Amino acid sequence: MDALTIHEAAETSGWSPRMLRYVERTGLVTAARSASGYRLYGPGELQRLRTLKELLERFGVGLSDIAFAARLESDGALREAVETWLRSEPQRPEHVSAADWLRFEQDKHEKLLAAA
Amino acid sequence: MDALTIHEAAETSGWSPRMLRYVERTGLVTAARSASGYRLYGPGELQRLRTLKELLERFGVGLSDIAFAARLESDGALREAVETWLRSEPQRPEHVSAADWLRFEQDKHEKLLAAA
DNA sequence: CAAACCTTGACACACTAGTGATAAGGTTTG
DNA sequence: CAAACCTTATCACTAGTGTGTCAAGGTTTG
Repeated sequence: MDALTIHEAAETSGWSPRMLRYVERTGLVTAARSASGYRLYGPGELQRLRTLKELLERFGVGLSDIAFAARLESDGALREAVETWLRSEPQRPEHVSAADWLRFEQDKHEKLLAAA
Repeated sequence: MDALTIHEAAETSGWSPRMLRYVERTGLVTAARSASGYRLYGPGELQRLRTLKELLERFGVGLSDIAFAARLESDGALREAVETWLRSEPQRPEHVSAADWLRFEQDKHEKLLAAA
């Protein structure tokens, strides 16, 4: 059987019917439609639904995060801008050497003393 | 003047002091601290704050989205899993050829007719 | 030392994400 | 044809994001 209805798909994928409709609205897994408008889930959709669920649970991320990742993949300008911003990011604690940090602090002390 | 206080940084970056503290909690832009705990913003932080604000406004994304992108960059397993999931994604309208779609629909019709 | 800063914490509010339940109405099927 | 599906739309509720304001208390500075 290739095309399951939403309840059948829900049972075999671990999502609720309600959530399958919600997932569809996020654009992450879209079901085909029968002539009368019923959602039809094929093996591909079922597979993606299962792996999507596992992905969310394993990393504790949300549907909106994955939707954003999808947007990053399809919107080159956005991906470009985000990556550029992230690369100009030397202030994260792990990336600052103790020596640099100390020098920064000392510079500030000098300035504060000089200003007083 | 290299190190600005939070109010000064707010005025020159376009964020409110409240939001600068919030941005810091997201981990995206962290200020250095004076000996007594005051936040000190250097030119680098100011630059990143300005470009971050422009990034958010230009693309209509949220701080949490950029925070997620940062997590993608630093967590290889997560990036791997997300990319793998996105690649197994042939059902997005743009990625499905008209011929494939038609065949899928026809298959379903055959099945529906056969079942009737 | 008092005014003008800074800090964290908390109350408050609007909006989005995520999720269930339920209603009104069409479809499929034994 | 009636039971068991399906559809969209709506109400409701929790949690998280984004943002302002205010309180209690430490710091800096004219």
